[in-house]
Amino acid sequence: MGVSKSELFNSQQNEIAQVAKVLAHPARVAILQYISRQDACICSDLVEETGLAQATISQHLSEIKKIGLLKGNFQGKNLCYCIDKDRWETFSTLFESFFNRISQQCC
Amino acid sequence: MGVSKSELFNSQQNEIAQVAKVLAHPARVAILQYISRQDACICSDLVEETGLAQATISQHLSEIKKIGLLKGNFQGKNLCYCIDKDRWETFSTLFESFFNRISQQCC
DNA sequence: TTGTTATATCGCAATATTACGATAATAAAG
DNA sequence: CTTTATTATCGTAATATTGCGATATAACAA
Repeated sequence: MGVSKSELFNSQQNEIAQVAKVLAHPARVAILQYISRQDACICSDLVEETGLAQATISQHLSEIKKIGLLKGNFQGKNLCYCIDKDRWETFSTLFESFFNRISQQCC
Repeated sequence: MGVSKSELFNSQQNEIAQVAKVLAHPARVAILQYISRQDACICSDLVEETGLAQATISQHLSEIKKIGLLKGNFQGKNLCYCIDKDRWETFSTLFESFFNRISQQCC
């Protein structure tokens, strides 16, 4: 075995888990913070910034992209990413209500 | 290879990642929600509620415990868990400021 | 003590993640 | 077209996670 049984849970629970999975690696947290500071992202900057290999950064970026958090545009010869603000707000609200609901109901 | 290079990142980034990792499975999201609704948790209830085996639930509970989110007390012959509210608020604030800071700086 | 019930841990198999070198693809520059 | 720079993908090795049956542990009941 070893396959997550996601079909046992509702879609909100699965969505929280899916977003959390992306945030569950410090490199991806750092990448998101860096992109938001720069209002853009050049992959080679991230390589320098983090000390990870270029291939690794690229993989992390594609994990973040998978859940729709990145918008990419070309700027000169570098691929320029920026955070999809709508999507970010959606997830922010999702987590906020998750955290708050449990706080309210809690012992 | 295959070991996360957490030493490359700061402690806040690692803490966010660590908490996110716990939330990165729908079973654990469901368990937290269930415990907060019941203001207690009986492991066998979770087995029924989720459809996972008892051993699996117990493992998920110990992941949640690891980051200090559960307080356990004996109540009759059942182990009764409840969420550590202080710790929950700490993490809630951590995520809230992470989400908000990026929103503000974002494109 | 013995039996019952609830939870934790062990051991294992299946799968997923992480990291990186090598290499391919893409686009600007000459 | 060729070169150069940047990013993506492939292949692979190391490690981590997930799930469950089997078994151990703990507490109450009789």
